[in-house]
Amino acid sequence: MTSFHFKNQENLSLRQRVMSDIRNAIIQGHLKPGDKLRELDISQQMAISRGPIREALRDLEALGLVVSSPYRETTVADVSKGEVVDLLIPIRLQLEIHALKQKHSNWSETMYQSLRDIIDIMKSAADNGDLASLVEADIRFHEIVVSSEDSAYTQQIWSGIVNRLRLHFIKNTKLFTDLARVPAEHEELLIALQNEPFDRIEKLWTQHILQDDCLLCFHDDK
Amino acid sequence: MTSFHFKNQENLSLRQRVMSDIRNAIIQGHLKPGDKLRELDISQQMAISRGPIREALRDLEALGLVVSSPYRETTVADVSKGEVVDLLIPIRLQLEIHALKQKHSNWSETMYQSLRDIIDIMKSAADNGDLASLVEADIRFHEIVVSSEDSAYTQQIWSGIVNRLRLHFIKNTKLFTDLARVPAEHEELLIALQNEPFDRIEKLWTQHILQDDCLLCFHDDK
DNA sequence: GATCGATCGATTGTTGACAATCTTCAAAAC
DNA sequence: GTTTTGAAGATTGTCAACAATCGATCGATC
Repeated sequence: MTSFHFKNQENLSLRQRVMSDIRNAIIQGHLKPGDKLRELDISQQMAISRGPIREALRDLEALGLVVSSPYRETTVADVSKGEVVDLLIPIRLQLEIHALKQKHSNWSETMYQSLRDIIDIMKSAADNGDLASLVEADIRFHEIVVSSEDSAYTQQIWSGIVNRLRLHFIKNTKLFTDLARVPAEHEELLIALQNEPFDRIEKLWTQHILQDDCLLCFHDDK
Repeated sequence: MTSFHFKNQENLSLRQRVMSDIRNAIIQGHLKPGDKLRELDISQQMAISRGPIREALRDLEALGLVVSSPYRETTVADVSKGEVVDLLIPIRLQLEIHALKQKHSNWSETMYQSLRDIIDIMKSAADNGDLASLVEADIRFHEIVVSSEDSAYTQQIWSGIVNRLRLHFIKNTKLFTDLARVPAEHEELLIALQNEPFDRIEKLWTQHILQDDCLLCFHDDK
């Protein structure tokens, strides 16, 4: 049985904190596909009422991390390899390319700076062999590219897909042998963003995602 | 047999009924983008407590039909034309093509029959000039193709996208001049499904969706 | 011995009261 | 005249009790 604990998130609602905690427990592999999530258990462990737990579970269901049927317990979701390769990765790519196209003409300096900061985080994570932080930074990098004021729905779909991808990648964490390649490759992407024409960026980006994502899902074959 | 409108919602949970009611109100245009949805108002209007209302609103938010921020009221979402053309339609196409590819080898006779039934409904709707039923049947046709046991998440994304497309199409309902074309075209698709090789199906399907969806979103230009 | 049905415990669904937070608007300070 | 402050009202967030439903268990019947 996994125990949940709050981090420094005093300003967030309980629902958001619960959702974040359970999501992390799933993504870090403490909860595995098929594990049962009972509202009463969780509420007692966290010493709060069932209301926010229910809502958090519904949020996780919308993200595709959890499945539930009426009057029956909800369980941690599972992801098939076919879905990852044929659906999640292509859609993710399409979402990011679309975001890049929309932003191409008017990138702000502050956004470049955010990306640079993340690359720095990647570098130190790679030096320390901290795979978790590296993955986190990788996702954050792409999240910034996708983020947009005018259509929150885009980012909503993107988040769900990336979470689902992570759910699949938990199964094989022994990979990523060359950690230093991650910051190096993202640095290339950033430079291209600043200097190259769009079609070149599109090509690089496509290569990057197909390589990055498929790296993991193709290795568990043998 | 398969009553396609399930009016009798007595067996569903309140949350599902509320969600369905609000969704219909949005999709039918009774609620317009920007309209406020207050929990207390709705709960009094429906004579139930706020709990199921809250959960229904969260479900609608996950579907992209509603937006909300903490401690502030939730409102009906809006969709930009750029998002429809560059994002929703391509992703929808990708989802359906993927589903077609997966099912291509083992379609069941009951599924063909379901599609035939829907085409019949389309025909009578077209004869009666019943645009609402026609659209409903159109969506149901494609929903059956996307439906799948093993990955509910696929259909979840698809539903959100299609709902969001409808949200945009509400603005211009004066189109669809030739209603009879809708059942005819779906009949062609069904025949292809039964007889043609996959790449031919893929081509026809792509044509169909781009035409069908863009029909509406390109006309409100001027 | 197998099958059907009632009962019980466990779990989710619903409710109304209470708490926390945001917005508004008017009065005070500068 | 403009800005700040701080109540008041409205709205969402949280809680604990109660209701509805499901699955398993145990007998009764054949």
